Amino acid sequence: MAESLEHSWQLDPKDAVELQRELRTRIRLQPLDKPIRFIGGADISFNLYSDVFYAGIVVLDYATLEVVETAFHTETVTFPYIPGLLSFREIPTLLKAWAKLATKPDVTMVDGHGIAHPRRMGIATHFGLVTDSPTLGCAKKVLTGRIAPVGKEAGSVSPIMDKEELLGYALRSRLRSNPVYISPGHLLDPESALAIARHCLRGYKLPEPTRRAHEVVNEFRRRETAESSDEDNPTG
DNA sequence: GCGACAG
DNA sequence: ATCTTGTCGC
Repeated sequence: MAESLEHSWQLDPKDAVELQRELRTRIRLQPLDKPIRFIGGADISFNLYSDVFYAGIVVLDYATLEVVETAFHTETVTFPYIPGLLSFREIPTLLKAWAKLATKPDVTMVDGHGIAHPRRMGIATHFGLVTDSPTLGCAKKVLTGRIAPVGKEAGSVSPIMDKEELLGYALRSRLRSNPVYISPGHLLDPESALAIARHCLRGYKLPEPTRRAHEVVNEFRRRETAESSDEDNPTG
């Protein structure tokens, strides 16, 4: 029986890396054990130079890709942005939004990488481990791995490889857009992650879960930012 | 030693 | 990650 992993998020970068090496042994890459009815999209937004984070999670009906639920949370973060340690900066806030969801999605797409990470512990993987739920990562830039050029046609893919290990796929999600990088997070395998990402394409560069999460969390941040501004500068 | 480096 | 309108190209 799988267990959800509990651990501190207040770590020094060195300890965070050590924890990643331990958590790595818990990753399970496998097909889903049940059909997908709901898919989640998770994203973080913040004002430039600010450490006030806004987390948003959307739940979409997998068949129609319509948003059926949203949850948000905002708080101040302290962990710095360090490539390879993104999860320690963003996951705590995401978890508090996750806790507010009435419907936990069957699989969640996280903005960033899954196992396409130097220690296989990208934010999507880490999020899947701590929530004990299937996840995949959708990133806009490469972090690690070798990738042969992706075909120009929409739908073209090229594997993300580290030596002989398949980490995920670069996917040309639409014509004339740079590829997105899809990798399994936890409780999913590379092929399933790719199939899910493709299912979620609707003519935009980003798959719907990530695209909609980014959209609603930005609306949330701008709304909240405007409110606190009003309190300091009442207009009427 | 040098270059790369998710959000 | 975020700020931003128009503009060039397919």
